[in-house]
Amino acid sequence: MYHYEHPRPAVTIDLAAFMLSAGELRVLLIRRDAEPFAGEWTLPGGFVHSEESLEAACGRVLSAKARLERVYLEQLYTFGAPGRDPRDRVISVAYYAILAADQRYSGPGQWHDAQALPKLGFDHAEILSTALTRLRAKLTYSDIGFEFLPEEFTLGEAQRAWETILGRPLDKRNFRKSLLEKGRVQATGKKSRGGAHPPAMIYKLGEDQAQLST
Amino acid sequence: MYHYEHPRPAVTIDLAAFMLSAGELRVLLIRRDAEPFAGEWTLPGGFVHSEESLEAACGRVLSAKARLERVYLEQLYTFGAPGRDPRDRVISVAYYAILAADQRYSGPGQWHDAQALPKLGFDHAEILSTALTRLRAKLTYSDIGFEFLPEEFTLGEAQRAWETILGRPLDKRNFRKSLLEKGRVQATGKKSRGGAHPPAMIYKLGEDQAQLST
DNA sequence: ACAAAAGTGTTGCAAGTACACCCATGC
DNA sequence: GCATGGGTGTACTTGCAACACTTTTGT
Repeated sequence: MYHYEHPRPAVTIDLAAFMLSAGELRVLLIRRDAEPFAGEWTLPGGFVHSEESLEAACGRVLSAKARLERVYLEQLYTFGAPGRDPRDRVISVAYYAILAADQRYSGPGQWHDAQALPKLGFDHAEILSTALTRLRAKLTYSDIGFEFLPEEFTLGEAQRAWETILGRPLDKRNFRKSLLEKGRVQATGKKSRGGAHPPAMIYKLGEDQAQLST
Repeated sequence: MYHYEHPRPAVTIDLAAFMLSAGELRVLLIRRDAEPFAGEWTLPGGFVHSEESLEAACGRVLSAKARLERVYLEQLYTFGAPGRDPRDRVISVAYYAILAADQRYSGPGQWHDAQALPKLGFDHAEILSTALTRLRAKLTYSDIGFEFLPEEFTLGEAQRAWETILGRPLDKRNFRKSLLEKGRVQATGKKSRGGAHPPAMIYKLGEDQAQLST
């Protein structure tokens, strides 16, 4: 059975990279200039090389021209329906990534508001929808939301991040309670300066949680 | 970029098939007779053919010599670390399956108690551990447990199934309450006969839930 | 008679949700 | 002085967990 040697499907990764910017949840898209789907937008992706891990392929696709640290990466689902790429049998292992807000990305893609997406080629609308659903679900039962924030943040910044991702307002007192209880965040002692409002305590992710974001 | 044509990884599916039998949660394993891992047990698996879907590949692997209906199938995770198969780069899309208790399987594998597993070859212990974790988690927030049962069942049978899967006893009144509220199950009006105990009402999955098991 | 499973309600706790006001700062 | 966000506590509701006895049947 191992020596079955019919044509092999191609294996790619497709990556839904999220970032918060200007009060929007944005996702990185690339405009195709070749058929099929020329002129439409797609998720960045690429072939999985023979000797690299799936995560390494994601990193390669994402940071071809970028200087990135603090990138959260999680496998989403594998899309392998015959015909999803009209040229060849392509099995795509989809991942989603979160770039912290203080990162700088400078690559070929453009960042689009995830709430107002253009038409996407291939089955990438389905991939992105799956990613958004997963992301929003994990926001409530894990610490994944902190991946969007710089290492130090105020509770107001955190609440605005959560609200942007979920697309709905949250109650301030309940939100603060949920972050402060059980040491999910810890105060640094420093205070923010420089808004038309009182200084805010600066927090960082709690020590126990720092490596348990998923 | 599309015309990249280095060697392609092989794509396989690996399948963790579960079934309840004799009060045990059992999983289908195959004893390898060739290196690597000769003599060890592995999950059934096989190559993904060029023009079949991933689910079709699972079905082919599972039912080569079996007559099966009512098979629940769900994608689990994709395992693609270089070196996980020492012979070649193999990317495995792992699925798990649930066979209803009234099915008959007659294939090359053997059913093992999932609580007392032998040593497994490749990374199949990790795959199976992931599958068990997923299965147990979904038991509490979805209707996946009914996939183990025949179409009609008593609440006692259901409770014994849940307890076997979770490996711990459940409170009878709470269990019954959770199934009966919100129409998760509906009474058929029939009653079981033939144990040293009172007849039990026979239920089936509620109509709204019948197609919403995940 | 006895063993075995069917059937049946209430209480306590924890988690989540709703809700309003005063304060410190920058302009 | 006014606009902006920082900071704070309580009450209600809901879901989950603990807990014991009576009844019907088969042997």
